[in-house]
Amino acid sequence: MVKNKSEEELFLEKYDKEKYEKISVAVDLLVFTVENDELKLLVIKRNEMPYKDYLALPGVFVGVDESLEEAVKRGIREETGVENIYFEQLYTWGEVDRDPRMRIISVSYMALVPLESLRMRVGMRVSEVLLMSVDELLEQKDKIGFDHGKIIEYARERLRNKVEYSKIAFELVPKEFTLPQLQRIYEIILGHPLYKANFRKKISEMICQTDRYTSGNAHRPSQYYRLKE
Amino acid sequence: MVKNKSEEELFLEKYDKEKYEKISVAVDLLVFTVENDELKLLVIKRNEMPYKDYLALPGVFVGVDESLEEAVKRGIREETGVENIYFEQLYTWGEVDRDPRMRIISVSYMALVPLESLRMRVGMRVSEVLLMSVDELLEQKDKIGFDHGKIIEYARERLRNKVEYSKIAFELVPKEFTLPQLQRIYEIILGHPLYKANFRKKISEMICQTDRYTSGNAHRPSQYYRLKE
DNA sequence: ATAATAGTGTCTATGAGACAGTATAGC
DNA sequence: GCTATACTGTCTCATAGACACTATTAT
Repeated sequence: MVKNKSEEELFLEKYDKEKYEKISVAVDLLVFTVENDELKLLVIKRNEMPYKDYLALPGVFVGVDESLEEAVKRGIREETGVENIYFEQLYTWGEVDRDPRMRIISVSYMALVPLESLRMRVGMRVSEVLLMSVDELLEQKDKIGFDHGKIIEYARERLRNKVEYSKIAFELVPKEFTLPQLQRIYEIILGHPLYKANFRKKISEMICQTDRYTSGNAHRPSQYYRLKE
Repeated sequence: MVKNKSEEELFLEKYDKEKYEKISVAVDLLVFTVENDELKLLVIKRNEMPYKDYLALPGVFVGVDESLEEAVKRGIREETGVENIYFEQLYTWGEVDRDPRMRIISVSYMALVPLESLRMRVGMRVSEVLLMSVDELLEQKDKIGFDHGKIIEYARERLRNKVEYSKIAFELVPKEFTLPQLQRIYEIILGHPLYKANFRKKISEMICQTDRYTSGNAHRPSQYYRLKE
C-alpha cells in the first residue's frame, strides 16, 4: 500500500539526515551608550575572514545548556566587563545566507549602559572594541559586515520609539541625574530638541527629588533626581 | 588490562555527543481569527508524549536551507491551507528546559486571517486542529503544553497594543467590510466597547468608501469600505 | 408606525507644543 | 551687574471621550 508522506514527514526525514548540519544560534549585542552628546554603539573591528576589517556587532554562540539570556549576559560581560545592565530582545534574524560560513540564526538584544559604568571597565578589553557614533555608522553602511547594518537600523528605530512611551532612557544615566542631563539623553536619541517645560511635565511623575545639587558652574545649580520606585 | 582512551576516541565521543545535542530551531504559529464575536486561536490537541492530550501551538522545525519566514509560510500552509496571510515575528523563546525532549529555541510568529479565508479550507486538515477562544484558553492554562500559555498571553498583549496604533485589525476582515463589522473586531481585541462616532473619526483617514451596501436586514443598510492604498 | 441598526454633530476635558517669564550660581 | 543655565507659569490648539441626535431599511 502506497501512503503519501506529508510534507512534515518528508521534512523530518531530511532534517534527520542533515542532523549534523544543524542550525547554529547566536545572540548579537547592541550595546548603546551616550558619549559627547552622541548616541554610540559598541562595535568590533573584525580581524578575520569573512568581512575582515569590516565593523560588526559583538555576539556569542548560544550553548546547548544555556538560555538566550544567559548567553547575552555572558556576551556583555566578555565584551564590556560590566554586569547587571538593562537589556531586551529585539528581533531574530534568520535569512539563510546571512553568514557565508554557515547557517546562523541570530537573536539580537539591545543593551543600554550609562557611559560612567562603561568607563570603569575601559582597558579591560581583549579584542578590538570601539564606541562609534550610530549616525556615522549608518552613514557608511558599506563598512559594516553581515546584515548588521540592518540590525543597527532596526535597533535605533526601536530605541527611538521606546523612549517615547517607556522609562528606557533612564538606563543611560547614573542612578542620580539632573533633568538637563536626562533631557539631553532624550534629545540625542530622538534627534531633535525638546522644550524644557514640556519635558519636565512629561517625566515629572516618573522621578523624585534628592537634596543634592550640582556645584562649581558659573550659573544656577541643577538639582539631582532619581527614578521613582 | 585497562587501556586509556586515546585523544582521538575522546574527541569522537565529544564530537558525536555535540553533534546530537545541537540546538534545534522551530517556529511556533499563533494564528488568530474572529468567530462568533470572539477572538480565537488555532491550537492543536497533542496525541503524543510529551504533553499528550494537552493543547499546544502548531509549529514546524526550521530547515537548514530555509529562512524563518519560509518556515512560517510552510507551517501556515500545512496547518490551515491558506496562503498569503499577514504575519509578523513576535518573540524568541530560549529557556533551556522549555521542551523536555531536546533543546529547542522557538521563534513565535503571529498570523491574522479573516474567518472567511479560513472557512474555505475547513476539512482539509490532517491533524487535530481547533479554533479556540483565547479568553477560555487563558482561563485554563494548565491544559496548555510547554511554555505555550505564556506565549499566547504575550501574543494577545501584542495584538491589543498593536491594534491601537496600526492597521493590523484590517487583516481580520475581508477586503470589503462595513464599519460596524470593523468596529466589532476592534472591540473584541481590545475587550471593551467603543463609541461609534469616535471610532469612525479615528479610522476615517485609513479607509475609502465603495458604492456597495448591505441589504436584507430590517434596518438601515451599512456601507462597504476598503482599506486606503 | 415601529424596531433596529447605521451614521453624524458637537461639547468637554486632557494633554502636547510653544513661548515668555523668573531664579540662582560664578565672575 | 552680567552671563549662563536652571526652573516655572500659562496660552493655544489638536485630539480622545462622551453623548445626543438624525437616517434608512424590513415588517
